[in-house]
Amino acid sequence: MTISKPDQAEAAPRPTRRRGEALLHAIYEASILETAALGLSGLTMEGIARRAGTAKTSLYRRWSTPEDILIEAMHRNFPQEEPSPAATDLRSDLIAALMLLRETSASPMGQALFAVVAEAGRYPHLHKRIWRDVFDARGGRFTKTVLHHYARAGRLDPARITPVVEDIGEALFIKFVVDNGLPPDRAHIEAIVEQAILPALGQG
Amino acid sequence: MTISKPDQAEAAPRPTRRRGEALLHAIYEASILETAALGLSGLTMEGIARRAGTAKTSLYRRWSTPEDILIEAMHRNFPQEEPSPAATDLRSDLIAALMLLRETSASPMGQALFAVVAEAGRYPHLHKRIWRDVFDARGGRFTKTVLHHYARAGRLDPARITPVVEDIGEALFIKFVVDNGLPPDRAHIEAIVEQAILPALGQG
DNA sequence: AAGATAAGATACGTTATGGTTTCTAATGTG
DNA sequence: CACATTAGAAACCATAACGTATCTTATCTT
Repeated sequence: MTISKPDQAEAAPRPTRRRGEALLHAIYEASILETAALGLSGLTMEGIARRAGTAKTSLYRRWSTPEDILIEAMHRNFPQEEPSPAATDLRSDLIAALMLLRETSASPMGQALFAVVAEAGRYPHLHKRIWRDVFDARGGRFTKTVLHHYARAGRLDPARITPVVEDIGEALFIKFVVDNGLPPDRAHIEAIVEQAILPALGQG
Repeated sequence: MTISKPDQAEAAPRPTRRRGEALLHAIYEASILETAALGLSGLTMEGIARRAGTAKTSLYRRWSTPEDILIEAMHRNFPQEEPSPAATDLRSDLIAALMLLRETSASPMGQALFAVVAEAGRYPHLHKRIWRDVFDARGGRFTKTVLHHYARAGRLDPARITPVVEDIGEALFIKFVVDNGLPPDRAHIEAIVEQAILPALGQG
């Protein structure tokens, strides 16, 4: 759950001189790892360059701030996998959706996202950009997808799927991460589904 | 919802030379305002001294890191008001508890707390200290207090008050803040109580 | 009133980062 | 193969915070 610094003086194994896509990829990855490790406020051109094994010059040639790099990086790498509610019962599909969120949040991308959202209050313009360019553009839905799927199939009363109810799973997930510093295990996720989401849907 | 920098060159109205409690108070307040404005990673001795209108010397005389100041400040200023479930119905008492949380979270103290908790993942030792010295020592409970009160009074099945259920209100509250950058209004709080907490208690 | 205490101003050398500029040589193209 | 790109290295200056040391003087104590 923790991403360490690049450490040693030579962070770059110097594969050879990269260009185009290969270089971009390394830079994007570095920006995400840096954010996961140091947070939004710790994100600097120097840090990204160091971790990517490139020179600041190559960064400033394309972007003017570290945030610009991060936004592009997150836009490209955002996990698209939506939960596919194929199974037969609501309970398992909700659990599967939250387990998917669990995987996502454990990745460097997930940690970077968490850091950004957590600090975004102090960077209002970033908050907007993240929501517009990353969350809304790509997925960002987990239990929501499942709930609407079941509602469309007529197996759930659409009236009960309010904005609050849509958020219960993710909200309890996030609170757990904040409190404990790591994502909940399967048992806790099952408890969330059984003790909070299903009752709110009238499926106690 | 945003705390601005001390701005002008002269942040200190120079009331006169303060000592003891008066000085301490100013320093504690400054540390909380700095954290609310700049986050944990932006907290520096220089910043606190500047905002408190004092000299770094006076800070180093007592503490060795800005975090030490902040911990003490939060310990002292943590809002103790527990919700007092005097009323007759569970619904209004839960709403009152979350409205109290709303007030708390809007204060500089609340914002600082949010910033710290959000970034604490990257400062594991701080995370521990905050939880031990601030949260556990003082309150940190809102709907939890209400739920246990009703359980003791025999008006709620204790078996339903699981760790997950205890967290529902605060979790949805926090998620709202993260998503929108400001705390929920009364209508949304009512929705949280009616659509999420009460159903989980079997009081739909 | 005299002396002890400590607030506050100032300055200093160090370190880290920011952002820019200049130069080199590797890589891809025609 | 020759040339145009551009990645990467290095040096630069400015800023900001660190931690410490020195000195003055307001304020409290006795």
